[in-house]
Amino acid sequence: MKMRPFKVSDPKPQVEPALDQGQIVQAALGLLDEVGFDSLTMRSLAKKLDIQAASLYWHVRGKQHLLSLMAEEICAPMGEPDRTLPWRNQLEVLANEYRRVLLAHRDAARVLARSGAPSGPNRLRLTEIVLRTLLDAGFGHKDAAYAGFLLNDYVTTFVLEETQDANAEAESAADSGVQNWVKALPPNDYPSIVALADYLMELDVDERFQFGIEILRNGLETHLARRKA
Amino acid sequence: MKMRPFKVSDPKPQVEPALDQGQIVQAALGLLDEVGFDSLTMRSLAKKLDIQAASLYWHVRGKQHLLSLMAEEICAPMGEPDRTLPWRNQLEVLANEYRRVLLAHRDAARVLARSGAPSGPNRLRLTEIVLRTLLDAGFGHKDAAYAGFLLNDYVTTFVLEETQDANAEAESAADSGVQNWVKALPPNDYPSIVALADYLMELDVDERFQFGIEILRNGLETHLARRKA
DNA sequence: ACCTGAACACCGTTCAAGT
DNA sequence: ACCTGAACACCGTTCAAGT
Repeated sequence: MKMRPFKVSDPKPQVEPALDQGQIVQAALGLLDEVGFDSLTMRSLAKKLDIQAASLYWHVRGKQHLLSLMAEEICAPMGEPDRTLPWRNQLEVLANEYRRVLLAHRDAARVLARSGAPSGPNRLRLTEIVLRTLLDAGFGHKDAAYAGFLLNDYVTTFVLEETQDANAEAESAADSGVQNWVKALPPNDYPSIVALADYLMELDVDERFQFGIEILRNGLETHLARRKA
Repeated sequence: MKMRPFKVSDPKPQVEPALDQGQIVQAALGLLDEVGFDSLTMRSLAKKLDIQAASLYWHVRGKQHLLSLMAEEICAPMGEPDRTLPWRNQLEVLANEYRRVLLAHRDAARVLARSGAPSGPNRLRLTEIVLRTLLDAGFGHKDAAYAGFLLNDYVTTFVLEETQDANAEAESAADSGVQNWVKALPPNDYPSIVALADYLMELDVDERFQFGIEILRNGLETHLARRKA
């Protein structure tokens, strides 16, 4: 609870502002980790800062704007892959790094999903790297753009789903989750679902993530090969 | 839409209920198309039905439940692909059909995204068909399950993004959308983004959808070929 | 059995007013 | 320039009470 520093010798003895935008965003990320996306409200954030909710609107245009600032901060720790690696490996590293970054804060994927198109430097740098990697690999402009969407959407959706499942499991007391429920389906109507029940709830999320990456990587590879031929 | 049958000779001639669950869901879908997801509230739905908001809770457990009923109804028109087709084509038909169904109602993808795991017959049948197609194609149980997730997530995310972009464009007066803004970025920092600006806003959504499908199809194909070998 | 009135506990946002 | 008080226009949900 920061006291506002009062300098006696200050020539312009103004009180310096209690909070700036950066502090608000930091507090919002802290609150996000504590209470989750649904409980992150302007009012709860204000309370955490010992301030009135209306005061936030001096520093931030609105909740939408706050979310996009949070998205920027979330993406700050993104590291770049080694450019000397083959492009397939660069994409793999990139995807895993992005997922790691999204898992670093609770519900971060939901923040990203509602924060609009990237406009800040961190998120722009992230998309720049993806697109550059694809261009370097030899994709044409259109294909590189489309593939960029594809990769970005894959990771964000995956983490979104992965964390929402975790939330759902946490609130429903059922330990084994979907499994028993799926297995109770009429096997005559849904033979494939019942047969695959073991793999339809998330046993090994990491494995499933790598599977998707591999499919995308393979698909892009053959697409590239055909274009070049 | 089960009407409760009214027999004239009924010994207990009670007034029949003003609404049942089916009517509520139909009204909700109608309202969704009129006002969009954000304006679809329990209260606005009640007003449309000339009823108190509290009355809805007699027929429906809550908004969450209503959304899952809506999701079921949205997926009702899903058609099955011809099983004699090669599996790659079946998947292609399936993906396009699913997208068509999601585009048939305003913000349908958002409804699906917030309606929880499929539990009703329509959505279960949809996933059953996808999984069956993959199993028939020769994928193992685990791979089929993972590929099912991948395909489902691809379509829903694509339509979600596609419709949200359309919403954003509609409310901001900027006609050309992202383009001019992207092109104003410092080219030294983001050379690839600037170079690909033309393809980064949605010119031809259909084309981009087909691109993603092709990548996934190719990727699955080589994955299958390697497993078999 | 089905529906209403009225409330509870919240939201995001605005804006005149204070300092 | 920065922050507060108080309000506006909403939410989803509950529940005693009516018919």
